[in-house]
Amino acid sequence: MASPCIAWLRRDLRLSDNPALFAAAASGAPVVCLFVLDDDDAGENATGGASRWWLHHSLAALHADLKARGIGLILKKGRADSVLLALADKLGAKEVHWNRLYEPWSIARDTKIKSRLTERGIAAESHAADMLREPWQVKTKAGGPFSVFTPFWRALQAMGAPPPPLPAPAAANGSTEIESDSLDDWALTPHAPDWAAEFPDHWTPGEAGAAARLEGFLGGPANGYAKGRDFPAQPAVSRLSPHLHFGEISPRQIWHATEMAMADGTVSDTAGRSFLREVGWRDFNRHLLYHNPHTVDANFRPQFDTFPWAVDDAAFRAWTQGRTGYPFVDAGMRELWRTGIMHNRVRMVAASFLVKHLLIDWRKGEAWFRDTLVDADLANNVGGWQWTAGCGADAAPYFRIFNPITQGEKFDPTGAYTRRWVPELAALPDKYLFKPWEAPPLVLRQAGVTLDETYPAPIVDHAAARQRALDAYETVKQKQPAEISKGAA
DNA sequence: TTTTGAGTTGTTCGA
DNA sequence: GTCGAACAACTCAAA
Repeated sequence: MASPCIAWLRRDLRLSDNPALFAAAASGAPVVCLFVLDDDDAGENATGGASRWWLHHSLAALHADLKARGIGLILKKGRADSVLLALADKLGAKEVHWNRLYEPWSIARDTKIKSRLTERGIAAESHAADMLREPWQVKTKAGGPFSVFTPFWRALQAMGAPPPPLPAPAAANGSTEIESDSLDDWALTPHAPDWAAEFPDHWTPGEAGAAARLEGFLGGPANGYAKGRDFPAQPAVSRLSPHLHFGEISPRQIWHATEMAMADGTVSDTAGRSFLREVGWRDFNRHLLYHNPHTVDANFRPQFDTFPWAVDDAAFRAWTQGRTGYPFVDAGMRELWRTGIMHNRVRMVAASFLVKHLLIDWRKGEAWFRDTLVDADLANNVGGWQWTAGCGADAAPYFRIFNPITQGEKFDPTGAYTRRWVPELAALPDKYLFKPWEAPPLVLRQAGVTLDETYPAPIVDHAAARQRALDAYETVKQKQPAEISKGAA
């Protein structure tokens, strides 16, 4: 075939609004899509277990969608630079397109690859596809990056609507079958045990699944989003996050579809705005990480570098297994394990519990989430954990320690969510559902609950843990000024 | 340059 | 039960 054009797909597993694919198709040359399993490049940041399950199914869907348009998809394992160069050599490709990613390791890799391709006379072009606006486009009046969300979001909105989505490319002109790894050989899905057994009940990875999810959301639950999003038992949230992470849908598509639903009255202005604001947080977290790349694993606020984190493997294990004895926290952790996601409200409570009640380093929680969430996303995950721990940009104040009992009572008032994921407590009356240790023996017996046998007793006492956390945070509070004066003296 | 207003998501205590 | 205040300062962003 004639010299083809390579579209290197990474986390943009979609045909529509895909600038790299669109540009490759527009070149007039035959288009070949390439996906490289990048474990070798990503190192510490390699795709986590639950995300691999998603990736498998997303690639399968993408392969079928491309095939229907006569576009081939090549799967390769290895380092992206050598795979790309070898393929370009083999095919005689003169042009490579991809959509930008913003994790520090990804930027480093892509920059290197771009120069290696260019050296060889191959045109390499990167495109904007993963954000509403590029990280360097949203600027303060002084020209710098933001570190507070609200002014960031105001500035982004003031720039007007992001570019409208591109259509999917037309059918390609005869790309041939080219040797590819077999997706099944990558063994991205778990066996023995198959902890993802229930995932298909909850998810349909792929561009079509993403579009259906958005349409279903905007056509119904979106209108109750502003209030309903805090109640994990309500189907009030979009659940688009894993689709967004893998780029099966773009934030621009979401923006424009939401604006359209607001314009035709399907979705109220309040509801639509509050939903887009959350999409804005995704851009903000990328913006933060792009401008502060070291915060992947370093505290955004350096005075936390001396924070007295506890080492408590038993407590950490109990947290991961949903056996802390706090039913609302445990419900969230078990929802995570069974479905690959946790409702946002419960994420905050469960994360706060790890960091503040157990005093365990946010990085341990971040790593666990990264491995178990189907929507694991470095920027969002790090941003969220640092916010919770209080060491982040624009972080939660140190004295905000979520009460795992009252949060349950407030946001799961009927107990439907907690009973679903902690069924051994299902027969407990509402009054004791979130604090079974306070239930009279008779009530426990009637509900079939024996503490420390059928369900754990709380691993820490709330009031004592809260005080311990406040004391620990006290140690980093005044640090900064003291250090400065010490340094000056 | 200095000043001013503001900042995702909460809890507890005491009147 | 309900309500307001305290929790603590700090830093950002813009005027």
